[in-house]
Amino acid sequence: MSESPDRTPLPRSFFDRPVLEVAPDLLGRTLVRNSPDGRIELRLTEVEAYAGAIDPGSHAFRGRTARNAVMFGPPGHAYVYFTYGMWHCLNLVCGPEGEASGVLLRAGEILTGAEQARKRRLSARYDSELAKGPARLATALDIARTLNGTDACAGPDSPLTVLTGTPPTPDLVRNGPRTGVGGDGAPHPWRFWIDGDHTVSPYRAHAPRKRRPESP
DNA sequence: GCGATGATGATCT
DNA sequence: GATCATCATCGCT
Repeated sequence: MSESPDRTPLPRSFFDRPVLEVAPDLLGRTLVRNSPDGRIELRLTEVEAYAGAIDPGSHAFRGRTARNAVMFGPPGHAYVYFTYGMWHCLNLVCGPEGEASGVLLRAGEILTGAEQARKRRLSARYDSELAKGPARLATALDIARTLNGTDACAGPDSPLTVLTGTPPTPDLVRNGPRTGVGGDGAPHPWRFWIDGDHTVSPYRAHAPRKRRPESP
């Protein structure tokens, strides 16, 4: 039996390239999540590149820590982190081992398994909102820190895999500043998305938190 | 449609 | 103790 070309898993060599090549190339690919609940497939529509130690916006900028250790490992593995006390975000490690680059998967269109995704995303009014935003994507796909370090190139039945999918024509790929990234990392136009796709999340500029007023 | 704000905890200084 | 690669809700111009 032969798989159709778009069902072929992306090999590790796909991720072992400069992150600014890999990130736009991930658009239109099929992210497969095999969870105990079942299988969910999603077409990636929005990503952001984080360029390791040279990138002030990257978790790896200040060197290796227990949290970001996976980013310093081999490409093709999942880096999952927990943030704002509530949410998970999913990245794929890119570039050669030690470079600590990665791509944040920010949004996508659920292709199969929408019923399970809806159960985890009760506030979503439309299916286009199921994975519109990095934490929403992680919630819809049942991504948690137990998946941190998972090899996404270990075959189509592993917990996480990326298939070849159907990339958009190059004229539909847009790029701009990264969402929620401030400081010296803000100017880099390293967010990539598919133009006109209704599952792409709205852009939000970095907003420094205001301190709570002092008690009287 | 938009801006402000609270939720909630791990991580790092 | 501040920050955080966010989200949902509320109130309004």
